[in-house]
Amino acid sequence: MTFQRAGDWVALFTIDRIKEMKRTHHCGQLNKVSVGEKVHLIGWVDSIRDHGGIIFVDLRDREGITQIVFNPEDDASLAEEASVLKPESVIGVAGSVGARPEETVNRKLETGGIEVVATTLDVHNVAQTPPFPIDDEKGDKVGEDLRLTYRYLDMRRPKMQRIFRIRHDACKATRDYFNEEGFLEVETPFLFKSTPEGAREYLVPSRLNPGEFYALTQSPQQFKQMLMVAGIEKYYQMARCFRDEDLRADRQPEFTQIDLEMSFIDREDMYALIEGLIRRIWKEVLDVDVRAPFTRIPYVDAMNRYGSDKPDTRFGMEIRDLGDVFAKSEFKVFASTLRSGGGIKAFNAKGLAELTQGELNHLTETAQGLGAKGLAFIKAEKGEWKSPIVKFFSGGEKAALSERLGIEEGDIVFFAADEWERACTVMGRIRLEAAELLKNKGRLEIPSDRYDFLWVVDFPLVVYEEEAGRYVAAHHPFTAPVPEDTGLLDSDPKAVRGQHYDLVLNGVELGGGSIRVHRRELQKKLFEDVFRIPPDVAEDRFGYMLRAFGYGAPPHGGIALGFDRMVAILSGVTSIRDVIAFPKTQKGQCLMTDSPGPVTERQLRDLHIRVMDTE
RNA sequence: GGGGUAGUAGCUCAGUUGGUUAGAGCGCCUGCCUGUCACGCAGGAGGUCGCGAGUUCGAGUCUCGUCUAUCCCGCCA
Repeated sequence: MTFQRAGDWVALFTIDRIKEMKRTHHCGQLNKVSVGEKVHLIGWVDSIRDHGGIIFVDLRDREGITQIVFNPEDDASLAEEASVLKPESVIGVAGSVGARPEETVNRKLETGGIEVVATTLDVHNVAQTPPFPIDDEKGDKVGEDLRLTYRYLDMRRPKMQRIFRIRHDACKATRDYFNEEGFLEVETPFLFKSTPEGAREYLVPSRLNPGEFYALTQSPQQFKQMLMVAGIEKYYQMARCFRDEDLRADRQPEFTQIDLEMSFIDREDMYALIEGLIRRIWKEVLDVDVRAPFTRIPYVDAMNRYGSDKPDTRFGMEIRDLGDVFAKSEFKVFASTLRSGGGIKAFNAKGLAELTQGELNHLTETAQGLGAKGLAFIKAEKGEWKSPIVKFFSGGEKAALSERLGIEEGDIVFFAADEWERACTVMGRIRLEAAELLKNKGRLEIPSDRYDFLWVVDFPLVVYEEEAGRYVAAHHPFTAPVPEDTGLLDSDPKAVRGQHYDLVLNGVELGGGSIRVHRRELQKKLFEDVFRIPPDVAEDRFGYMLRAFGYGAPPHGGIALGFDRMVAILSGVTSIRDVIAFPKTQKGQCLMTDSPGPVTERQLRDLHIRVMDTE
């Protein structure tokens, strides 16, 4: 008896049974040509329409939806079985493809001209009622925490399926491109050692080395440079990177970069290579022809004109410098700013004069949040300028303003008077917020298929860090200086430009890279003389690199592109969580698996770790 | 670490100056229904108003704290 029951159980998995599971077509495939064919479909029950007699089931799989018909006149017991199906259950259906009567053709459906008249029904797995609708429109409104808890249900929605198709296509285009260009994909370790000058890292305790830790790589930077010394010449990798920093809509603790490094190249080679890659990806994923070469904007210009090192050039409203206009101004705020070496910046938010007091207050708070004292403005309304500051301006200043900013009825001009970088940054941020307001008011339209790629170049090699009282690398310490600036390294380090480049798309930093230092003496000088890293610390952290550079290091350079951000833009979504299968919340938790979680005392003991009481 | 927003039925939301039994749509359950495709019709179940204090005769509503999610600043060489 027991034996027999076990046999029944096994029967569920017999070869015959598995044969029945095989589909002959997918649910987006059948059309009028297939009429009369015997087919087998398998998928998820999308919806059931039970008319008391005839029953329609929409069957969904990755590729589409096909209507299945159960007619009690053909098979009463089969229709009875179908009538108790639950949405989201997995079923297999055999039947024949029938043309729908003309008046019942569904033009909203690819497969709307046909239906499958069922002859058998296999219920592979019955679904409980889902906690939220598996539906594009309704599903979009569901709280993200719930979607993430049941990510496997969320991902069944066609919108999500489309995104992961895009992600795959972009990845494939990338690999195809680099393979054709002669690159080798090489995997590099995730377990590295800590390099404290960068982002905060995830630490991994070493069981075999008590008290010591690995760090998960923030990027394969140092390994890929070693691959160049190793003679790989052209390396790429879809590289997972880990950073233990606070999260944002465009930042996850683990993320993917298109990472590459090449030997014997200069900046021009890199621009051409990446422009080719972008063109390839956009063509294959979206069938869009991206224009190349991309615009190049020096860092200083980007700051002056857009107030950002990742300018969004899809709309105008460029920032102007007004230092010369107000050089002899009676207006004390402007005059004193200029005297102390700061700048006066302004831009014209065209057509935004009608903004509400609340919106204006919000902009002011934003400016103050960035360290501005306030946000001066001039509204051009009803033929006059309304502004708390315009009374301080001379006739000549007003004329110059009007001319330089093109002030017309309905405009509002915002001002920043501050130390150069802050004045730029404040204007840059207000510019973006103003554009957002104009968009919401329907006064600014940016086509969704507009892609403004550009290179930001000529970054400073170093920036002065107040707290540490020393220069630190603007990008990373392996970036090569622009050759003609190298002489300034000792006398005026902040004037030295780095051979660094950032790729920017629609105001989003897609990635960045540089030509690297490949000479041991220069790298050593940067570590010790410019960044003032004590020699023993430099030896500890980078000794192996300096050693490697003593054995025939080729000139080389590379770049890394944020793949998640790229896919988000390709998909038209704003959060990279939407393009990562199993993303983490802002607190770094995975709601589906409930990680991170506690571990046993035994595990901790093995790792030589004791957890502190936190109060 | 800081600032903003949100949390009411399974889901999305409404809920007036603090006032009697907290509502709607969808979903779910039951019944009816043979050409629908977001099928339709009728009926029904379903709530610790995130959690904890406080003010009050009385709190979904006011106050404080806290938790969670999210957006932003700091941070992200």
